[in-house]
Amino acid sequence: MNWTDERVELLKKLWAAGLSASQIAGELGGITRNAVIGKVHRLGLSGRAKTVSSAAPRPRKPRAPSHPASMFRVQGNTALQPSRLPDLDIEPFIQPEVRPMLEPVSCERVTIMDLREAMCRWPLGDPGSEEFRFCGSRSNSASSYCGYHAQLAYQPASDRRRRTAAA
DNA sequence: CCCTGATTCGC
DNA sequence: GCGAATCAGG
Repeated sequence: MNWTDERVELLKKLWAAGLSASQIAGELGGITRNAVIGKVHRLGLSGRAKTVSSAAPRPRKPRAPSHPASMFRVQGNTALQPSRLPDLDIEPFIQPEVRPMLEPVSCERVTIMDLREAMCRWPLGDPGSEEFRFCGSRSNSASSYCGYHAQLAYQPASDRRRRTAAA
């Protein structure tokens, strides 16, 4: 592929329009983005207004709730307010399919009606099922989690996944 | 690792 | 002049 006047004009146009070098290369065809960038430099066109990608940032993927209890927040019911946690690595967190595996043997299960402010508010079981309850253990700290779930909540996500996968 | 543009340098 | 290889930055 050689740089005909026609192709150079199209290059100028697309570059000015803010297309990336790879996009222009795809548009022109039979050429790499390196060739485009090289040509742009030789033409003295480098440096330009904001690129398309920077002007229109990619749409962000919706994030999973950072906290299991946050999925069950109910306005007006303070017992269901998620506990405050330091902003640690508590990100993607517990997938629904592994959540039932987290249940400790000693956990007291309570319904929403019996959930109290001072209780651990860790969700147990599949939220859609009849068996769905909260851990009702008395929390041992301001985190409002029982020791077991506080431990899980404070684990780095990577460790947590390993543990839950093993369990 | 994906992408971006910038630069170098053998052809 | 050309563009692959490479680099640095996001």
